[in-house]
Amino acid sequence: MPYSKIPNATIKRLSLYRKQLRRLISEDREVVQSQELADSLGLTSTQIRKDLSYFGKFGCRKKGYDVNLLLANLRKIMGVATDNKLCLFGCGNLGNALLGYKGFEQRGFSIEAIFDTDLNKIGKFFHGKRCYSVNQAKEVIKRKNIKIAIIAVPDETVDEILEIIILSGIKSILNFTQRHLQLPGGIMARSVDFTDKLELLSYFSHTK
Amino acid sequence: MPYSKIPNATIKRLSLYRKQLRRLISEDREVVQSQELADSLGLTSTQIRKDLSYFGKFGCRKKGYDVNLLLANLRKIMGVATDNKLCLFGCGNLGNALLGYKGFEQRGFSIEAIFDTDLNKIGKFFHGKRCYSVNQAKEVIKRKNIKIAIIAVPDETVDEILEIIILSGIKSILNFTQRHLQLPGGIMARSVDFTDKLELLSYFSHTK
DNA sequence: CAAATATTGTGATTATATTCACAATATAAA
DNA sequence: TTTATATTGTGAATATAATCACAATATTTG
Repeated sequence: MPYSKIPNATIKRLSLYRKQLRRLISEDREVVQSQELADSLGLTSTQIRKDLSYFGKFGCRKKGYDVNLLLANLRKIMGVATDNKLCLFGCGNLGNALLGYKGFEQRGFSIEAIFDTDLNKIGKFFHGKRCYSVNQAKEVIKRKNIKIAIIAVPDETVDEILEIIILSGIKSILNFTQRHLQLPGGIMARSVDFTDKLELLSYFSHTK
Repeated sequence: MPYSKIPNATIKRLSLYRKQLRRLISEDREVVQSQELADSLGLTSTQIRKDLSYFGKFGCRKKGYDVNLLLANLRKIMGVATDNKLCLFGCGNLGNALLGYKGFEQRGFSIEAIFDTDLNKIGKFFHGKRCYSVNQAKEVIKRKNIKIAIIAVPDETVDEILEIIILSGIKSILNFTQRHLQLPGGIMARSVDFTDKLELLSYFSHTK
């Protein structure tokens, strides 16, 4: 069962499982069944068991899954290092909201550098972190060994920033602009766009 | 071809198409081919043509699609009113970033009311909008005829807020918390979670 | 006007993902 | 200890989505 044959849809769900398992642990739960996990995530129990089966056998028949053990296994499977370093491009409203977001640390991510083009921001501190010029990006990213970049700049400047990011050797990008990124091979990006979801909601409320 | 038989994956892409068409219009483009549209969105031309074919014939062989016409058709198909009214629950970092986000207006959405539980915030103005108590939510939402709610409160308070939202008659929810929402029938929610995407990026950079 | 061509639109095919149905089996009960 | 039972794990079946291959046809060219 090589990783490459694992359904993409399965991989996307793994972090959902981790999230729910963390919640259960915070409630001092020790064991959970696929059915309960499914209910709390809006999935089916079969789907969860099948997903897990691609990677091995983690449950105990008749009892369920040891919550801590399963989480540990998923962490190993996903290879999420505990020190995933991020850098942030763009220190506006959204950038600052991200800086204030506590979910990163909980999940083993931390924003280690922030960049902007605005001379009024460069050198200043945001949420305790110094803002660098984008011109320093390459050097800072290499020095701090950062692997993932977040783009939170205005749509218009995304091309320019993308070029800098790629030159810095970054291979993984989380994109908050509305633009679809044109990427060279070997670089992976995911986009976050909630207005798409709003339109979807609007569509369904209209057609139902 | 009843709407119910249209692939879900197709529907999710419709707003991508709209987004790209708006961009083309802003660049004074009149016509676009499925191939170009596909390239700019990272899809295939066949997929775009097939998607559109579920709703009718909008192109012109040999030329392509009239950008304005196609956008107008998609708008009709999706039933996106030009005055989709939103309300926002939670006036923290994230809530304020959303208030400052210009993409809403561009897409025909507008935040018409904001709510919080914090007495220090109630009555104050954020981005020019008065913050109401969540106790007033039902009344305000009914009066302003708001159809969609955004949840941007801390995870711990989501159950309480969800109850208020449902009692207010809201049927569509955009959820920014990490929690999966347990919803009664007839209510639809979409969740925005970028840490999931970070983990996915981390997974792929690790396994590749 | 006829031929060549580019592009759409779509039935058929293939690939991907989900669900079903049930064997395997650890645990609890008798 | 034996039997009953609940739950996992999984091959097979089904459903969903993407891609292929090409017919249809509007436009351009000769």
